[in-house]
Amino acid sequence: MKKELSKLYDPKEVEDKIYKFWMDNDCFKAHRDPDKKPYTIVIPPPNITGQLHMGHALDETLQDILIRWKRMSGYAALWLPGTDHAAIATEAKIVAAMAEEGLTKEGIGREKFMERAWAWKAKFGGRIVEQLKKLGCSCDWSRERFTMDEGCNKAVREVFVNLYNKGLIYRGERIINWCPHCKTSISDAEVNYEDQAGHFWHLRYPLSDGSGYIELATTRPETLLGDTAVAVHPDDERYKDMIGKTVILPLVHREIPIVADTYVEMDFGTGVVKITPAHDPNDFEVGLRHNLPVINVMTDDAKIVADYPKYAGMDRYDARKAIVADLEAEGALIKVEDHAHNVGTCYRCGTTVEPKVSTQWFVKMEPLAKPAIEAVKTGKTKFVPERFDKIYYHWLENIKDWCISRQVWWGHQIPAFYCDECGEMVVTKENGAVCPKCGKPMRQDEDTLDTWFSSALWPFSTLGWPENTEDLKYFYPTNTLVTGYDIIFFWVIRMMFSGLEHMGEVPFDTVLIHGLVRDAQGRKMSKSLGNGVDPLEEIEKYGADALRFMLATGNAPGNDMRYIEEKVKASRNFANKLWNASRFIMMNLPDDFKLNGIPANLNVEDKWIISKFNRLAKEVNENLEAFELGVAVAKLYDFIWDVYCDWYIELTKPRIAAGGETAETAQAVLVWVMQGMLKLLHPFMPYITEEIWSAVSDSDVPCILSTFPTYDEKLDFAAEEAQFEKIIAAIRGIRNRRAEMNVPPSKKAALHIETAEAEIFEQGRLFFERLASAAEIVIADKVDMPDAVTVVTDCARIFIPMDELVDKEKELARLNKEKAAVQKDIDFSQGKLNNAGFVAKAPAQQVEAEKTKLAKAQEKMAKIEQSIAALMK
RNA sequence: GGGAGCAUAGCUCAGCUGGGAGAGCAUCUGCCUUACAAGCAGAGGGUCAUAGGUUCGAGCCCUAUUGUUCCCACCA
Repeated sequence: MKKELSKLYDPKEVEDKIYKFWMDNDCFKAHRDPDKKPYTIVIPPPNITGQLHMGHALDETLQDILIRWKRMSGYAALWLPGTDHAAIATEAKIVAAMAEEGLTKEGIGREKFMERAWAWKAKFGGRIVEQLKKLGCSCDWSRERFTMDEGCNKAVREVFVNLYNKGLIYRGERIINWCPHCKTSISDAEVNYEDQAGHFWHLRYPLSDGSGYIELATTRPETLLGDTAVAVHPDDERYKDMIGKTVILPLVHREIPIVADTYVEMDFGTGVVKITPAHDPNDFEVGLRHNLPVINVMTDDAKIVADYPKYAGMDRYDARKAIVADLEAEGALIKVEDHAHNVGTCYRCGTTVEPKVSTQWFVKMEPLAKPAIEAVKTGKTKFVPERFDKIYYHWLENIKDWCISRQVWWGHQIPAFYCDECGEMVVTKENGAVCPKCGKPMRQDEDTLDTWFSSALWPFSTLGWPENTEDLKYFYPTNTLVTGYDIIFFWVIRMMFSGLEHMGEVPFDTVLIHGLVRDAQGRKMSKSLGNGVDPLEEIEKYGADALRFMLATGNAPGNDMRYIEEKVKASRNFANKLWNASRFIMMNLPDDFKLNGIPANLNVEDKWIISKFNRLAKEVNENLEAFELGVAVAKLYDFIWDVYCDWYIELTKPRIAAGGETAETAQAVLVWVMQGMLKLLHPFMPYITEEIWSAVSDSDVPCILSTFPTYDEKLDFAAEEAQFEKIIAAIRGIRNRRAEMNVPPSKKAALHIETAEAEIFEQGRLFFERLASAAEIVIADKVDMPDAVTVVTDCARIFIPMDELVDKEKELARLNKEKAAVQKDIDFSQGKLNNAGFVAKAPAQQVEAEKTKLAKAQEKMAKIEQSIAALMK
């Protein structure tokens, strides 16, 4: 077991080797074991175009912690991985790459384009998977899926046809969000609104009867070309007489009516709104109510259509300038004001979206939303933290129909077929449909589906649905979905209603929401700011374990966190600490060492650490159960560093040096606790724990498949814990005194311990020598050394004769200071116990604890007073 | 306009069902003590944003206020 190990842990030497070991031994593979309970996480599939960023690193780390913990806790744990085809984003990249070759997608045609797209996928789709592996993700790669693979395509068509047949998918002409840059429709969720500085143009529309004009204001004068009415509020006294009259549209000189509609707010602007049904969602609604014609004035790339020769082909913003100039020339422009307004932009490319009337496919949302709301209300699925259910409800309760058709080629083509002969339409799962009326081959809809349409099916399509596979039966519903709060609308909601609709069950019982990883200044990491931190670079520098540990530490569910390199360094240092602890153990273990459980003849300090470890195991499980990963990881850090390394290892040194039985016991306990710590820490730091495990365990079972420690009543040694804490308190007191007096550890001094609990302090002899620089140790029930430095604890007075260092005045002052501090404690406890309300209403346990505290403080006070009296003599 | 989060040590953040405020980093002091200087032993540093309230007891629960961040929403 002995080997030479470097003083510094080198993740690079370990990580790839360990990952390969896990893969070679099939450690990630989930087996449907009827004797086990399933625990399933489906990965939020990263885009094939993407590179691993910090957001992924956080998301995957949390999932890997959970899945490793459950796997070690005896569950059939499946973490199902895969990637997303990211329709618009991927298509944009492919188009851009083709442009460099001077090609366009229209130029090469759909078939050739798809070939290129699949080639692209083959080339880059694997990149992100390799990056996930670097992080240490224990995904079941044998079950890896892709949102556009055959199975997913089957599921998509099944769902489309089902919903269509139920009337929940329909095709129709609506006003939708159009991105003139991506040249496709996008859904409401894909529009980002941002405040932009704009203008308010006040215009004059003359009444056709020559009786004057009506004044209105607009932020988009160029849409005037498509105005088909002017609206006022029905109750507005100013315009009551004008309702029903007509005005002459400036520039176009078309006659359009003045209509009354409650949509108009009397107090805003002039109380008059120009109505352009083709280019504004509200105007579209008004148009429907008043039967107004819809006049489209823009092309797919937001240029003015040919119907207006003067502006035809002009970009919408150029047209705005030209039209404003012409309005001014015609005397229709009254004034221009500055005006900040909210503009919708494409989430992908940032281009201002153009509301546009267009024939698209929609999912009827209301009937689907209801059960999804119900499922969270009844607790079938819960959000962690809970507050996110409000966002969920709000979105679903105000949901509009979901526009699912996209005018891109990379995606699931809509399974609708048209007959060019008779106009018949058929929606079917089958390819190559033939017209049921005229028997002619039909043409498939050119459009593809929103990426999120296939992602919505991910929790069951990946398990084999629509086939009723063994995996589906065993692993569905999944358990925990881990994602950022920014994805709730896009994905969580859609998985919820899809799972309920097609499987009849919620897709997961818990949604664990995390925040964003921001930069050190708290800014969002973004390409444009160039402030993104590359997780792979950080792994290269500090190791995957350090990065993971940092992401899990100090991060509460749902809260954003900052990426601060110092924090990763601290985690790296922690890994190194653990590494050196294991080095210490191995350097001191006999070659033929074999652990046979916990030895029988334990010292008080052995019971102390075992008992503390036992409680740690209990708490870590409780914290993980409650998704308090940050709390769990902090407790592990404290135990490993402070309890195990700083105390217990130091305590074993004199015992190992002494040899014999005490050394053997110490060695066994060292190894036993180390193994337990490695198991508890493994979900957070998988690589280093596995590496050390291979050295300190002679088990055939790797750490990843070992059993996660849980609370064991037999290992609860409360009495010994309390006893040993007394020794620790004494050692701390002595160290304190020496530090205050700047006595170096090399200068040893005698200790005279006055205590009524000699048997406890007897057990600490070795430790006082080693950890408190003691020369000789005298334990007695009475010590009289007025010239010594004194350390007082609640159960002992410790005298350190250091004549040349003792200054009676200082000593007295110090004791008086300490006296005051203890008096404060006594007052506090007495105050509490004298409070009738506290004694009557506080839990008995609490009152008891307070009494014990008071007694201890009083004992300590007595000892301090005794020492002061002796000094005063 | 509606909703939510955050405000705790110089900095970054924890604080689980209310029981005398914690960590890491930074600062100061002393140590190369044979696992680790990426370390060890100590120290200083907080009116838990403000004002009320509930309670025997509030960083935590309630109300209001201030600052700040975010989400949603059709004001032309």
